[in-house]
Formats: sequence, structure tokens, C-alpha cells
Amino acid sequence: MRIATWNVNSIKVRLPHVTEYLKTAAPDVVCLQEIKCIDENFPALEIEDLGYNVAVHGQKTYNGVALLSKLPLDDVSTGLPGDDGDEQARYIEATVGGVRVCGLYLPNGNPVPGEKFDYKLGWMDRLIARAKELLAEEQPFVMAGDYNVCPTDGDVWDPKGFAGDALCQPESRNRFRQLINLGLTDAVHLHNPQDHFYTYWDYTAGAWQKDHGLRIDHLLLSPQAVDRLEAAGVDRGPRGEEKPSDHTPAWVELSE
DNA sequence: ATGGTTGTGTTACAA
Repeated sequence: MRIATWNVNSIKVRLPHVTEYLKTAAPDVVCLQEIKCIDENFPALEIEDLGYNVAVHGQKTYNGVALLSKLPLDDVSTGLPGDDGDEQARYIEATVGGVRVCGLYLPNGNPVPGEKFDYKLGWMDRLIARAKELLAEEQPFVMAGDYNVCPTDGDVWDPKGFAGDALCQPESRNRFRQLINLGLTDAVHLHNPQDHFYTYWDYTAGAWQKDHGLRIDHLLLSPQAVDRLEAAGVDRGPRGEEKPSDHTPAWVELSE
């Protein structure tokens, strides 16, 4: 079972890219972020026509996440627990073929310091709490999405230039490390520890052409999921298309 | 070059 994650930066604009990816890469599950639309405006019919089930947690203008899956999406839940006042659409879970798939769009957190950075750290604390709950069930799960965290300087094209960015702050990295220390595995890093494997390139200043990227999209696997991990990687192709998202898909392959 | 681009949706804000 192949599970991919992709921040598409508007599903309305990126629908042709997404349908092309579904046809060519044919992932079993895709976690989408930044769909930037309400549920009613998500192009479900076009995606269902390609053989996928759809679950959406949308929001007007900003954020928004969705799950696409060839197999049924069971027990869908939306919103990250821990703050009933949080109205930003950044989290969705569903069970697919016995695997709990968690799609997430972690807050960017800039500027630092500020309310947005505080929100990011609080959101990460809630994600850690949710991971603890899921780990207690001792079942396979995958937390996949745009984490907006570069785990180390090796994940940044210009570490000095990004030293003050929310994506690289010690507090952000510490919380990502807490997820790892709970027993989760950064699957793409495990399979490619020596390489950059950037997943994001800024639209400005020719960043893509210069490979000035960041690794911020991750798939964290529970021990029971790691037992089934066969491969992991990043598909750079979509970032090179016309009118691309600034992110490209990352994925894992789990045995059946 | 105190810069650059994209998307939503109005001419600001988020990334």
C-alpha cells in the first residue's frame, strides 16, 4: 500500500496536477494539504471518477486537508483534539485497510516570536498527545503531511539564512524530536539518510532551478507500520510541471 | 535588488 502526502496549494488550481499524479503514480492513499476551499467546493466527482474515495476537512481561503483512497475511508475524524476553540482545518484521520492514516497541515509559525509561533508549538504539543493515544493502541498508523519543520540543518539549503525561521527553531525541532522519541520513524529519512530529499522550493528567486529547497513534508510511522515499510521517497516530478505547487509529494510503501 | 512568486479575494494576508 502506497501512501503519499502533498501540499497542493489550492486544489482548485492544482486539480489537473492531482489527477495526473493519481493516474501515473497511482498511490493507494493521498493526504492533501492547503486545499483552500470549503467542503462543498472540493472537486470530489473528478477524483472519484479515477477510483478514489474522498474525505474532506475544508476551510474558506486558508488551510484545508483531505484524504483520497482507493480503499474505503473508515471512521473518519476531523480536527486535532485538545483545543475546542481551534477553527483552523489542519487535521483529518481515517482507517484504510487496517492502517490509521493521519493527514496534517502543521502551522507555519512565522514570524518568531509571536502568536503564530505560539500556536504552532501548542499545535505540536497536541499532535504529540494524539500520537501517544494512537501508540497505546499498538496498531499501524502513519502521520503524514506538511509539518513545516526542517528536522535538522541538513534539511535546509541555507541553514544560516533560515536560522531565525519558525521552521528551524529549536522549539519546533524539539517537538519533532519528541515525536521520534515516542517511537515514530521518519520514513523518508530512514531510507535516504545521506540525501537532502527536499519537498518544498519557494516560488521566488529561481529556488527550484537552483535546488534551494527544504525538507518539511514528512511521513512518521508507528512501530507496527515500520514493520511493513518497504520503501520511501520523494516524487520531484510534479514540482517541475507548469504552474506547480511549491511542494512535491513524499510517499511510503507498506507491505500488504 | 532591503528584492522575489503564488493563491484567495479584494487591493491585504499567508506562505
